[in-house]
Amino acid sequence: MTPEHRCADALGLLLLRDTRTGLHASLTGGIDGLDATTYPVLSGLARLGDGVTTTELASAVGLDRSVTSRHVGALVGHGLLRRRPHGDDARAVAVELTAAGRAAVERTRSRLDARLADLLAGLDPAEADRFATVLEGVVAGLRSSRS
Amino acid sequence: MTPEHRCADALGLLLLRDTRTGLHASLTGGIDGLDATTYPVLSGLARLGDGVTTTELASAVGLDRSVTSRHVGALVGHGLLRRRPHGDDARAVAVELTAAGRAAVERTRSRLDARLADLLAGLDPAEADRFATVLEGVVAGLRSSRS
DNA sequence: TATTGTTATACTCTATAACTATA
DNA sequence: TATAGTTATAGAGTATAACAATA
Repeated sequence: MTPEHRCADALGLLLLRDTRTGLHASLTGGIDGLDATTYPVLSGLARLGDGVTTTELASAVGLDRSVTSRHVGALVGHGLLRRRPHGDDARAVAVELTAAGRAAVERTRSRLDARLADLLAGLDPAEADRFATVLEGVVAGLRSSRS
Repeated sequence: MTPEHRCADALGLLLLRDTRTGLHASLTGGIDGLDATTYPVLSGLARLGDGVTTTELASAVGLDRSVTSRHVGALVGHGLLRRRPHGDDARAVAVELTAAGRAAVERTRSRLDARLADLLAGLDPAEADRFATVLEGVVAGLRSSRS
């Protein structure tokens, strides 16, 4: 079995519905207002940084603006995000993390980091670093050529 | 940035909705009867081997029996799968790939393999093998502790 | 009584369309 | 006229419930 074929099988399992819903559930469990649908929005905002617009956020998480707007609204309702007027454009909204939102990001992030650190525990630092680099490249490559 | 954190970010991107739908679309494009929802069922059957029951297949792809039954029906309608009476249990159905189904599996598989081979082209064989092994372990680890 | 497969129904999540306000 | 954001509607996909047949 070739390495690429073994990777293909592994990715197939990773992308199965129950794999991702289970992973999302384990990351967001017990955090009020966070679930498998709102988590990517919160996480995306943390990745982009405070002050981005709804449209920018939607593009980053791969959802339509309308859906993103609803998720943002839910997260605002739970006190994890905040909407502010946008300085440059009165039509736009600047979305920001609240303190609670930032804490929620930290909780989910450390949960996932802990899981992965455990799974990478058998590798020495150089190997782990190498793996991360290749994984980043593979993910970027799989994402880039999607039309 | 730690390796586990870099992996966490990469996995986050990989699990975004548009990443997987885009990948599935690129794999199944042009193959009649195959889409992002039926592909995992076909692929799962190829992984398990001919003759498994609907319930077994459902468990392998992480979907409810009812949904799996409908997808199997669609794939049968497109000539990619076949339902046969199960030898041991008259209640059960043995699901099998047709010749066309086998060809469809080969097409999608070789497409994904080619994508990955391209992305792993910079690695020497030992490195690629090592990456595949670690990836398999990470995916298995992320899946095992769900629930 | 429990289980397999299937079908009917309800629910979740997303996209499209329509609307208001601003550029 | 075009774009940002939001809300209303429709569509896609899944789970739950209910059924008939067999164990």
